[in-house]
Amino acid sequence: MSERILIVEDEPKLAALLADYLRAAGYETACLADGLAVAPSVRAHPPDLVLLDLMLPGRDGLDVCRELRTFSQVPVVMVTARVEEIDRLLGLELGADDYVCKPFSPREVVARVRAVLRRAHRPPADGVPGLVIDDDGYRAIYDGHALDLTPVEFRLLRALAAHPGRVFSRDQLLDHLYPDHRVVTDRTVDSHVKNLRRKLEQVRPDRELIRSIYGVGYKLEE
Amino acid sequence: MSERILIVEDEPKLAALLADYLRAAGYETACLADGLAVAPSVRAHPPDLVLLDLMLPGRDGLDVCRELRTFSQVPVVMVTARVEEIDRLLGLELGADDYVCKPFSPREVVARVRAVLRRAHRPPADGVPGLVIDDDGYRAIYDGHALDLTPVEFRLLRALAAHPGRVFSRDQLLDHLYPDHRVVTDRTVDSHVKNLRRKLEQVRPDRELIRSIYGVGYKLEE
DNA sequence: GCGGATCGTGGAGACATCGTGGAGAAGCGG
DNA sequence: CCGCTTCTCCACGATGTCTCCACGATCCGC
Repeated sequence: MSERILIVEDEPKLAALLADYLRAAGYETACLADGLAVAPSVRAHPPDLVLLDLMLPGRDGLDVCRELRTFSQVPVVMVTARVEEIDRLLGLELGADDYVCKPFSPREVVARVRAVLRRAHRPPADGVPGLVIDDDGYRAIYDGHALDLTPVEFRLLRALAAHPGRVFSRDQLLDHLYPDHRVVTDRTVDSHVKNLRRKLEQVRPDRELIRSIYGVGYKLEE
Repeated sequence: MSERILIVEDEPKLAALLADYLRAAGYETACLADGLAVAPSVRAHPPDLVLLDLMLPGRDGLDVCRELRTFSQVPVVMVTARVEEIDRLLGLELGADDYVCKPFSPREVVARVRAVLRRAHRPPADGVPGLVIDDDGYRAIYDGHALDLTPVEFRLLRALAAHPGRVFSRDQLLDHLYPDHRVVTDRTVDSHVKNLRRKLEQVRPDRELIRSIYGVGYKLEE
């Protein structure tokens, strides 16, 4: 039985294009052009995933997403016009599962959808392959090797590893790094990422565990 | 026989959602919406785990957790509104076993519950090789040699040995050292660690039993 | 492509934490 | 009250860590 994707997009051509590709990938699709209709539709006929344009007539995609989250845990992939907007999204902490920014290739969208659904199906007890975070002991083990991390590096890795694949803005990461909410340049995060990366690649030079998302932040590769 | 989870959550929809997922994962569930009712309920019918919302009408989740701890060792998973609060909670050392922050996916909650229960089942009977703590006699034996410890040193070693590998902050250790919660500088802990280390290395000069975790605290090597 | 923004990196100085010896206070038994 | 042990704190140096800067590389939107 195939999965249903609800496409919320006000531009008909784009909606049709996405629907085509998604159907070709084996999904069932439904389309909505109006933000107001999303919540009722999801209630009445819950899809397996919602592909949500940020710019909608009448109703902002952000509101829609928030409303969905009040009653549903359905995975949401946001579609935004520009990279810069992702920043704003992250700050608002709205609970989307992934983001795609225009201009995108339909194949890219399909790939994201597939990835999010895979993540949603599999129990999230997974974590990152080869990475063990020993919270009590303030230790991290990567491919069997104990990492010699500073406190900040440990907290950074722990924060990222708590939600593999999820992008964290620098500000979000700073919140995790400092319980006392001290004021620090967000470029400081870059420095710690640099040092952390160095220690990680001592263990596995071939793998890029921490990925930068341009204009957004960092995430841990799943 | 399945395990019972007590859900304490004042929002009915959320409680129902969590109950659904937990039942789907094979647990029995019970729900309470009121913080005041928790302790009596746990006394009357002890669950295997309590899922506790931090924000409760009438009674703070923190108080509830503290009250539970006065008479029960039941595992507690706290649910908090925001990421930032988790750090605060961690500092407060209130005795919860894990934390989940909103917005969370029910799947994530199930994963945490599973992890905490797994941890709770596994007997914590591990110890430190060569180290015996004679609780009644206020004595410690290390590699066959009786250690001549002062009372504070003994309590320090006992606290660390209760959870080998786990890092204790200086404040946490001070709580263990003084039942009367007197006010003492953190650095005092350092002094006692210094003296304790000296006595330990008289027995085994080659081994570094007490390890400092920079910026965090001390732990006993496993 | 071009300009502007963002990011990776090395390194230096500021900063925090830790180990230590020892001084004085506090307990405690005689 | 005395002598002893123990505790707490202080001060200093040693060590470890953080933060930021500056430069070049990279990426993005036009």
